[in-house]
Amino acid sequence: MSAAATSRLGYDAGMQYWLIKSEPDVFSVRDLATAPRKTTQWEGVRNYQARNFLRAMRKGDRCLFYHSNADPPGVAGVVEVVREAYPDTMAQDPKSDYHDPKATAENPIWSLVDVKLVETFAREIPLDELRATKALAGMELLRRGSRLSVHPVTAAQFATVLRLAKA
DNA sequence: GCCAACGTTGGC
DNA sequence: GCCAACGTTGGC
Repeated sequence: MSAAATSRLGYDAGMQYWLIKSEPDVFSVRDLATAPRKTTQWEGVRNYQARNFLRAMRKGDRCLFYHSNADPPGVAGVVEVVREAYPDTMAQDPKSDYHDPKATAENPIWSLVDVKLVETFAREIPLDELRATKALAGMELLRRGSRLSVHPVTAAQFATVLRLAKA
């Protein structure tokens, strides 16, 4: 595909790709579709490695939206980063489920980004199918014991998942 | 609900 | 710095 063609589809060279997990019982792609401006704060990440990936996200990056703890678990859609990392102040709220007593206004510790829905897949791609797809063999999601709720995917892996979604 | 794998905490 | 205990994640 030419650069102009990919740009028309909203994809640019240098764009980074990620996978982010959410339990659909807590927040699903459907919830995002009905949110104002189809945009949400991706709050509640409380793992340092995942947080560092959040901080590495740039505006325009695309993320696979993965439904974890679901039946079946799988990739449900694509979102776009519309605001880069800023402090997750829920960590400072003792009443929040995401409270972290170590977080303060001076040192918020945790970050979040804003993401906007790009597309909901007509067909969710179940974990089984991802595992059965040779081109995805190196995916972090599929690594034994992997639990990282935010992590990078390669452009090739991202394209493969989109292709499965359209199949 | 079970439990393997993992991250974090804190005593030493 | 080690590591046991504990809490969490997430597939099944």
